[in-house]
Amino acid sequence: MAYVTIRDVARRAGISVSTVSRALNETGRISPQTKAAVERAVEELHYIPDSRAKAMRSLSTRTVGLLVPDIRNGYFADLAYAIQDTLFNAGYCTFIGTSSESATRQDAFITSILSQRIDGAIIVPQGEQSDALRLLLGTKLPVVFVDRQAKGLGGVPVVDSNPEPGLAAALHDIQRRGFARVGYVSGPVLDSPSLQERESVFRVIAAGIFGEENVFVESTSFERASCESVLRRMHGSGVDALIFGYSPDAVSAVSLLADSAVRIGRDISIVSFDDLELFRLTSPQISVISQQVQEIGQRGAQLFLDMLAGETQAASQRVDTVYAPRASVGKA
Amino acid sequence: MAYVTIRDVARRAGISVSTVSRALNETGRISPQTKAAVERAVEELHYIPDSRAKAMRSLSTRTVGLLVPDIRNGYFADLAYAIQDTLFNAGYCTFIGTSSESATRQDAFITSILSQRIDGAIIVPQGEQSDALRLLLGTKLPVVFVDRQAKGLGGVPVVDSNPEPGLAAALHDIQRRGFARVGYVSGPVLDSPSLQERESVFRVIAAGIFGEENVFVESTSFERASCESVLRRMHGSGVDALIFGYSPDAVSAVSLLADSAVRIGRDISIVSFDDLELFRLTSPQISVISQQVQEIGQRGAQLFLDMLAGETQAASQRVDTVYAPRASVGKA
DNA sequence: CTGAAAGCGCTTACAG
DNA sequence: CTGAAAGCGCTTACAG
Repeated sequence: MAYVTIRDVARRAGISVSTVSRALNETGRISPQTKAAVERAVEELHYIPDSRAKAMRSLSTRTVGLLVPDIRNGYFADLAYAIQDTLFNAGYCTFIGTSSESATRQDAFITSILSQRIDGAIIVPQGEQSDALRLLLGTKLPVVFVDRQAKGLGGVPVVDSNPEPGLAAALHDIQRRGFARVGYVSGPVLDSPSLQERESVFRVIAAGIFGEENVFVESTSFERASCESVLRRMHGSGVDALIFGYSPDAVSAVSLLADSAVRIGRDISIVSFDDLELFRLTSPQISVISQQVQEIGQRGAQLFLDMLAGETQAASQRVDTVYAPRASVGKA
Repeated sequence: MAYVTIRDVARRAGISVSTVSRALNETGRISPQTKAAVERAVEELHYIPDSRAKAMRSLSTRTVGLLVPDIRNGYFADLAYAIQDTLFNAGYCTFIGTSSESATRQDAFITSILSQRIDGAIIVPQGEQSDALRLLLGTKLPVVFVDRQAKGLGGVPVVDSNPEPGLAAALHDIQRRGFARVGYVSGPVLDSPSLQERESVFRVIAAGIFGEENVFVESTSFERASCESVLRRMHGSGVDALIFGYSPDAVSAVSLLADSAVRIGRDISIVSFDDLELFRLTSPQISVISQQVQEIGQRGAQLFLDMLAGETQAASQRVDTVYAPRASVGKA
């Protein structure tokens, strides 16, 4: 209400609107005095250009949409932070939305930002059957997927993490410490390509090292009880070194174990994906396979900016996972 | 690029642009056939109205700015989530920005969203000497502060938490368990009104219960080492029940103590502000004074929406803190 | 019930 | 170097 407009500035500076526009955007030549007058008027009036009006003529709104499943999850909070920060430093405002792992909410958010005429979007995709996502992709606006890809949407560049290096390092560490069998807890979310890839990469590497008969894989549902029974079954199979593909499961396991007689790092060895703060605060600290989420966020945002700038045909990137051994892995 | 416009819809439906606009906004009367034709055209063309163009005529852009210090902090992530969610359900898109506790970044973000012609903003304020904040307030747009107030900016409604009930309950619990002296670790951020209030409320209540001579207060700097020396000094003063006003300090303390011989809940009793997930996962679990951040977020957003709707002169609200006793508080 | 016209705050050819 | 005019995609009186 009562925003000051370019017309007010023009009036104050005693010149035309078009000249003010040119002075502000430093397009074309303007005399020093004019420029000075404009600057003074802008200063005095606290003029802030209306970027929406600007956008109507000149395309770019300098806004981008960012969709993550849930910022309350520390991993996505870190990711969102890195992206938002990179974008802001490049002069873009970011609309944030959360999908709560639901395609419906994803669609609602995408439709909203489309109506805001975003310059593009960075998305952690939810499933493949999303109308709005299709629509977004149809606009030819720059879009990049981060953290995971969406099946069937192959044309979109994605920045995600490569589970292989971290998993290999963890498994070799486990072997070196004398363990003969190894288990993998794969988490509940079965339609996440990233989670699926982790599991299959685990199977391949682990079988190579320990032999197929010494490799155990179990999945959990969302309840804590299911995590408990998985732990019990693993133990029953004589597995005392476990890798968690889905960090919330590891969190549950750590808290379950804290109340039991089983001591982590002695009776059972544990490695989890995701370098959560929490894993550095427990006693013993939990070994992790870090996805380097900040790196993923920055690279994703940078890739997006490159696409915006029209540079090259953007290519997907993978960030190597890194294994950080800590006291939660003991000796067999 | 190549967005479909209302003109395309009009052409397709074989009617005028103004009629399409009316049909879409359900303003004025339109014949059923016309309406049907419009709907069909919208469907076929995948028309999404340009809310910026819309905003140029009708004021509201249906966007709001949200500024928090850092979403990587679990507390602010929860807060941002609650706000974003409430706003989205009311049909608003939210621009998110992080200030990293810096007034400069706060100003940059506010200027950006102002240029996006937001309908208003919800802010966790940083200090009082912010030009852009002044400017924002000067526009008369609805603004609400959440989590804390800003000194000198009294006119803005704020939704924050009331430390009193939680602190009182915690202190009574500590007394009931036989402790004779109590300590308070106040955190490093001295210009946060909320933190200051916590400390002073603590002093008053604690002095009332234990007597002034049995009440100890220390502050920390950001380093871990400072937390360690505070713990040592407290111990030296014979204090074995501690309340942390700033949860990151409590996190440091928990991890420091995990590596020492001092056992939480036996040798030392601990209560921390903020109901972080982490505090439920340690062993023993840490007693907390919860700020009910989700409630703060929802109420803040609701208050904002009320202001937007022009209802009444909005009044500040306080959400009571709640004490959750857990095993980290033992017996004297 | 519907259409033509003006205007929101800008930018950008087009003249001068 | 500067100004008048058109137009970006909408909405909203104003006529009919």
